Amino acid sequence: MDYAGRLNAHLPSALRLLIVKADGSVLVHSDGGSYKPLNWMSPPCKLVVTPGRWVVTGKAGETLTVELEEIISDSSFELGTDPGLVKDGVESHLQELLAAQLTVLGEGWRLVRREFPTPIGPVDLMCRDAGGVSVAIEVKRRGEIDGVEQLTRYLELLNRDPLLAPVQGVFAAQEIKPQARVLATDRGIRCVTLDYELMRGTDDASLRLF
Amino acid sequence: MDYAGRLNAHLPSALRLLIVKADGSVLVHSDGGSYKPLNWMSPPCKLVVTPGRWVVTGKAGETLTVELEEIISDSSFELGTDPGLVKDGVESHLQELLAAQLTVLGEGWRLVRREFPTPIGPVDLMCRDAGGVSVAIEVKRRGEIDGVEQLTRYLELLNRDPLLAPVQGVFAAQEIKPQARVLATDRGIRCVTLDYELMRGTDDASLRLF
DNA sequence: TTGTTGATTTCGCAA
DNA sequence: TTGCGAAGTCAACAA
Repeated sequence: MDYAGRLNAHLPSALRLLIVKADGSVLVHSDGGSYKPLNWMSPPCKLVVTPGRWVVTGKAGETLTVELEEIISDSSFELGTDPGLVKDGVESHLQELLAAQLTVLGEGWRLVRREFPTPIGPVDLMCRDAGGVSVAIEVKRRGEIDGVEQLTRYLELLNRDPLLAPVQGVFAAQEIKPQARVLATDRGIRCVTLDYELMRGTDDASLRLF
Repeated sequence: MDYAGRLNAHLPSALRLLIVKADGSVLVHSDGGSYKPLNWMSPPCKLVVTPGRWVVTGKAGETLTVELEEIISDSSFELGTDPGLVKDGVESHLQELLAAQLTVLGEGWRLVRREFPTPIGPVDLMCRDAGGVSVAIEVKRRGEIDGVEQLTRYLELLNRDPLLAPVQGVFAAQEIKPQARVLATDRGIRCVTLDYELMRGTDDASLRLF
């Protein structure tokens, strides 16, 4: 295997794991080390397969050439698009804290589930308020317009389900941009600013109590 | 999938590629993105498999928990130990090439030594110009502000040594960011852009001569 | 063993 | 789009 790009790298012949992702990117892993491949090509790139040889060309013209001597196993699967991608650690933590402290939103609220699945992605928190009305909550670290749009899409879909409808929306973030707040309010979505430090403190206190 | 360590991260259910390496490390890949997994555990770590659930525990006690809903395919292969990757064209090569071609910086320059030691770390190249003035050179592949700061610290220290002072500074890189260039110039540090291919070519030529 | 630095860094955020 | 800074960074090398 040879890589020619910003630097040149050569990899002698050995038994390895080759992965081709849906976007055409290529990973070459050995049976150890960390998560970093021995060699790779990041998307966007183009893979040209000829008998016994793969040539992957990247956007900047860098190339990864793989000579295939023997194929031990060859499998292919469609994974589809990944729903959550990677959640930001802070956002995830915010979601966790809010799930444990629904009183921040109102007395008597009940958590239905986190990451409530819908065909267009998971709703961060699905709850029912004291009156039993469904509430979908979108949690962000910084609340901007696209977050409101996202919640709007969920709400539109969820409200088609007679078992759930009517579904209210709550847009919760550490910081909510004025434009996002205006848009949300205009759509009947309640905005809640979260105090991360306060919530974490409350969480610690509750842990100490129980 | 849940990760609990320096941060907490949660991944909703989806079809994914799980890899377990010979050292027990675990990688969770989606069908896109770069070579970085969605989630992972670096060695050394321990994998405990129970029906429908993997729990991977790292050295520092961090855990990766995987809930298995469905297994599409399950294969295992021994890859054996891997011969290493050979790289050419990284910063050390730049430093090497520049040390051998000080004429790039000026006529009559002389190399004092590479990796010139100081109490706060080694200066990449220490030289004297045609007039015998000390010059400290910081070599980078990509020249950014922190590189200028680094060189500034060296220069401040070196200029306290009466045997060396005054010490001039040269910031040499394949690519120098505008802000880094401004900062360097403001501090009286000369910026030099290095052409790796050209220097390698010149190097080859000199090799051919001797 | 510990610390520092580079990386085909990658990744997320702000301007 | 570009630039900057952090990363569960990883990995190599010096002290």
